Amino acid sequence: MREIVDILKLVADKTRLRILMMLDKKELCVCQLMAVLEISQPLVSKNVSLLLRAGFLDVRREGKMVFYKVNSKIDKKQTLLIEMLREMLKDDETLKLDMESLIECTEYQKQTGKCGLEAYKEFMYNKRRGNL
Amino acid sequence: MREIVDILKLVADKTRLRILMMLDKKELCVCQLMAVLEISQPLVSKNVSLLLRAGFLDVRREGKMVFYKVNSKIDKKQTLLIEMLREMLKDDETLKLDMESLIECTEYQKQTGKCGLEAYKEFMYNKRRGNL
DNA sequence: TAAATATATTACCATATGTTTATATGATAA
DNA sequence: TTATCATATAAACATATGGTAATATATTTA
Repeated sequence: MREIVDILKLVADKTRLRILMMLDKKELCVCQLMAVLEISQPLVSKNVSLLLRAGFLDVRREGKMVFYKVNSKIDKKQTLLIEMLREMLKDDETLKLDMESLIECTEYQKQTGKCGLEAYKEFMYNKRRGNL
Repeated sequence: MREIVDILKLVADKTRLRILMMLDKKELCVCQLMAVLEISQPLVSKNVSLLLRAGFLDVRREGKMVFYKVNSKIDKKQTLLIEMLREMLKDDETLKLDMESLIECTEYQKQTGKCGLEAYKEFMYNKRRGNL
């Protein structure tokens, strides 16, 4: 019971749910999550750590960057939960916008080699000015 | 997204989860929930009200008593959630004990016509003394 | 080596949340 | 009607939690 309440609590938070759903679709590094969700780096790290400790995620280091994705070997209860969330959120507008931002953000990172929130803000600023 | 986070939050609490799962199996009044969960009456009322307002429950008044059960016409997302919870909790020890307490409690109510936490405490006390 | 970049951790704060105590409502019985 | 029982609501409190700011760690680059 305690275990189940804990994983429900973990998922019953907008920020973590967005992170989890993003990482369910694509492996991402912390800076990409910052950029897409427009939240601070410590907040991404904190929430990603919670999901990691609970067994939801896999980590992989690549140079300075750390990549996360949903663990393919999660246990049965976690699998049930994620499958339900996929179904519940399949038409969710916030997640759609997140995935769109991710595409823009990835594109910008490819072009400039820059990363993180500042780079993303810069990108959004330039976009609005038509300077790209 | 907000809506989904809200129903996840609702369910990510031990007390409410126990109530929801009990009411998924059987229609119960507030005093029975108090007795089985061994929690205060206002706490039952409050949590039941939250579940009710969210659309999870049906109410029925019978004299002084108010009976609740899981609504059979909940929407798709809520149905998905409840079905997942049934599966996740199908072997849960807390819920098993809750159902056992419910049987004892119901039996006692039938015999004595008494209700609520005090009646249940009395019942448990007598049981220990072998006075039944 | 020092500086810079990406991430993690810690300490802290404001708010949210679960629970209890006290009180109110609603229904029946005397 | 008054008294009693079952439930609901309100106020208050302690704790939990999400978020930020500051700092630490780890890796790469100059």
